[in-house]
Amino acid sequence: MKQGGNRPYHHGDLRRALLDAALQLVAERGIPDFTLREVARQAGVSHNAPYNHFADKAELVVALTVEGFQKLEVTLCSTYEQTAGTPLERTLAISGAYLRFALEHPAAYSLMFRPELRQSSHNGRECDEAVESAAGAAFQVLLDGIAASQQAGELRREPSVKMLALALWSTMHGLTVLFLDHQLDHLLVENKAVSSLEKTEQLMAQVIQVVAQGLIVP
Amino acid sequence: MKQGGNRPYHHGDLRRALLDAALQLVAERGIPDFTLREVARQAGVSHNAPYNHFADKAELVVALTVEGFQKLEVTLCSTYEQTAGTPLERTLAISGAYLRFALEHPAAYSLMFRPELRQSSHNGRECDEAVESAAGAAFQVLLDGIAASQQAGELRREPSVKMLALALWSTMHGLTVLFLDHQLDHLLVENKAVSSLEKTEQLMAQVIQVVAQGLIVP
DNA sequence: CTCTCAATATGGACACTGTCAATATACAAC
DNA sequence: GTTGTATATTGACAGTGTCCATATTGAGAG
Repeated sequence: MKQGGNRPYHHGDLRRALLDAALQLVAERGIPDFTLREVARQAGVSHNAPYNHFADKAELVVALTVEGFQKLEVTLCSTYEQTAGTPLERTLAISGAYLRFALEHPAAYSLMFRPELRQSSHNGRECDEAVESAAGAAFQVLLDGIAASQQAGELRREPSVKMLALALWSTMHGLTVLFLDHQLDHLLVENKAVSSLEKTEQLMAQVIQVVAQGLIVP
Repeated sequence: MKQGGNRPYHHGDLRRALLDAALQLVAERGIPDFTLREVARQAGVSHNAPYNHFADKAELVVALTVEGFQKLEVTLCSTYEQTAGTPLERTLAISGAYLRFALEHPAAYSLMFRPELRQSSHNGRECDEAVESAAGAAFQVLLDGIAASQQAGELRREPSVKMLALALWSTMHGLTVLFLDHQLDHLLVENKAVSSLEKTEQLMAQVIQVVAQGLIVP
């Protein structure tokens, strides 16, 4: 045992290093340059070393996806718990946290919703189930928030909890994807006095507000 | 001139054939198997023939993306024009048409929102502009519908037209992506008596309704 | 401490990809 | 018909994901 800790073998937690390197690679050079060999290079190992920790490139993506949803769930949970106010206010805070998470971890978020990168002949159904489970757990936080808001009489009861949550999640996800794909850049360039991030947060808040209050005139 | 028509050269409109083959390939075998060489194979030409019509694999994707947005615009426009009712009803009809378009052309829709597939060292800014222009034209249909609905007093005036349109578009896009990524399958399996497509349309309509009326209790 | 074994890492190989260069073909206009 | 140009083919190269055989390492048994 060298280098103070729990490094199990030659490299020391190579699996962790590969995951980090992959995420950083996507963040810095984009998905097309996200190559298993390049990941190995970044981690300072041979091009075949990753195969001792992942059966597949797809399996690495699965691991990153699961981790991403888990971190998202933690973020949403702690936001909900640490926010004061009515259930509705806390639920809307969750929405903000969701969007902020995506903007702060664009690489992870992109991978999380790129299912074609995790489909392969190697990994069976268990991988899909792991992803689905992690994603479901994150979604559950939103469901709980909405259910509580309904209970408190702040949200409509008519469409089911699931439906309300789906509408809100769709909006957040859609806004996020559109933003990450730079499809909304033209909405943000005007008024350069305000910082881009600040402007983005403003935009997000407004969109959430619209969905909360509805499009139709009251 | 052989084979009755306007086939200009050896193969006859190979460009068109490549675009069609690419779309069909994505539809049948998914994005990972969407390979320039395979596209050429499907079209019955050598692996380098495509380079006479596209500088790049990315440029082929750009062409497909532009075509996709143009078809989307046509669909939205004709839906708006052929729908009877108030401006709001026609605008909501647009939303339905948008989602139906995505479900009917999932391959095209997927490619349209995969910017990493069209970024390359070859294609300059002109490609981005072509995509942005085509996407903008489609978005404009939604903007117009919302503006008309505002004018008719059916929609709120407070957030700008752009903001309302963004909220609606985000919701539609998010719902679409979540659906295409099979992230919503668990919501559709229950009650197998109803067909999946029917169930999906129902779901879409409900989500649109939620966004229109708002989450908050009136 | 030595030995052994399984976990881990390496190097070489293969089929495949995107792309380039050189070459061959076929149409259109003169 | 000849020529020029747009189109298609062939061959090559670097890079990729993945398999195989091999080498190295660390931990526990004796």
